[in-house]
Amino acid sequence: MLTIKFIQENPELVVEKLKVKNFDASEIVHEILSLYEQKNRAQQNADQAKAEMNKLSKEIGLLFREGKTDEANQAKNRTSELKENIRQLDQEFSSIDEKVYELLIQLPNIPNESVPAGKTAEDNKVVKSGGKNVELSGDSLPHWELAQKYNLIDFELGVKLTGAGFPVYRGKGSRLQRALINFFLDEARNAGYEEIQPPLVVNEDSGFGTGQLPDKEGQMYHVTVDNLYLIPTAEVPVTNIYRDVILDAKDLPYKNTAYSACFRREAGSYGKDVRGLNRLHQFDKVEVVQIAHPDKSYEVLEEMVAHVESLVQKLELPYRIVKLCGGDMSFTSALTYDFEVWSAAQEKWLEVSSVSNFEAFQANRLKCRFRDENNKKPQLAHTLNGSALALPRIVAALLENNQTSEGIKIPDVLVPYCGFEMID
RNA sequence: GGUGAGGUGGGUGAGAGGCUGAAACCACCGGUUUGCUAAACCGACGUACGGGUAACACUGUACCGCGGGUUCGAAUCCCGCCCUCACCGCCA
Repeated sequence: MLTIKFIQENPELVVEKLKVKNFDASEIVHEILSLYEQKNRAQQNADQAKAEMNKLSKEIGLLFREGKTDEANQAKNRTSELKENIRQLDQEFSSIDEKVYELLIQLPNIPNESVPAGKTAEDNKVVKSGGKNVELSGDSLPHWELAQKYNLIDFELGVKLTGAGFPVYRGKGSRLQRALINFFLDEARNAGYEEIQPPLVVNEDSGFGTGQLPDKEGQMYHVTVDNLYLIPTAEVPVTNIYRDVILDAKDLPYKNTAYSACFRREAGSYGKDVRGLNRLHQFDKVEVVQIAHPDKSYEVLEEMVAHVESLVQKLELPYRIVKLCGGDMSFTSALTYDFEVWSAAQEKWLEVSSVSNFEAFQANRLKCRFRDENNKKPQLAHTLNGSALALPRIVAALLENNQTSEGIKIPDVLVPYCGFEMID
């Protein structure tokens, strides 16, 4: 969430910027500011009353110690009214405080100035394209048919074992998955990311820290007996490493990478692009996360984009980088680049990565701060993350784009990881 | 699943109704000393939200796992919850 200080100092800016996200904030901002003033006044009143009470209590203690029991008891009589007063003032304060909070969490992050206005994915801006075009012959197959033909993925079996959206990879399909995971992790490590193996299940605090809770609760699998959630992305456990910490500025940026299975209920998205690997309830992903100094976070974002780009290049996939428009961005993001690869048989662009700078928005919830020599007070760090990369759609594109009459050709970089050159 | 112990500042750990936002030690930071390093010594050393300031200073309140209660006054007493650790049982 945005900090109240920022809103207080830049109310018009907030309203103006959120228009880019098609969010009308004018009323909420107005209300927040007026409640904030009330809150401060209420706090002053309550604090003053408490100060009086504290003073009086100290005096009573002194009187008792000096043996002046009568005077002490007399003073005691004056406390009940004060006490009641404090109760009321406290209640007033916390009810206003709560209201401010309720409003604050409704405000999305303000977009970076370079974010284009727009409503839907149609308005996103392609900032870069790369990779060579793929020419397929007339009898080319979509990846779900290739997967079946070469016995790589058994979707039906997944349905038997679990349900739709939980495919079973087998044989070379399974090995290809493992190869990709190792390749992505090695690449990340070479780019300076520390590898993490996080828990795949997190508690409520963590879900809240990265913003999945409370609003997007329905997107996660919830283990109700223990009140834990299956992670929808490694971002959740990895970023929460930095929850409630004060870092040293000289240690920034922190760079972590993690492979994890990701679990998403995808409630409400049935029937839309769910064929084959396009949308799953469980999939594999390697994530990269950075905790950066606010002055450096956009450099870091570019670095992360470059890293992801190098991956799709090495996999020899046709790709494009898209800067999301305000309407297509997530609630928490200030700037997001999506990576899409061309899936030649489906003749579709598939999103395989989303790289975002959340600035201080997520850090504010997480209470992820740092301290430098110049400032006594800790300040909020910037958090960033990106997929590097999500596997299923990469697999889909690899299968479709590399199909030949002899079989499916594995890209050179993956051959050492796979241990085979062709799927046939 | 059973039994027991315990949650205090960055860490160890004292405190058992008022003089405790919290001893002591360690770590970190600043300084003195030193050819350099180390040691020694001195000093500073939590967070949040207010007030205050150009900014500091200064100052009020809250915070000893979380939430209630008792009391003029709670880290300390009472109740509920959460979590951690140890041992036993089961198990990868």
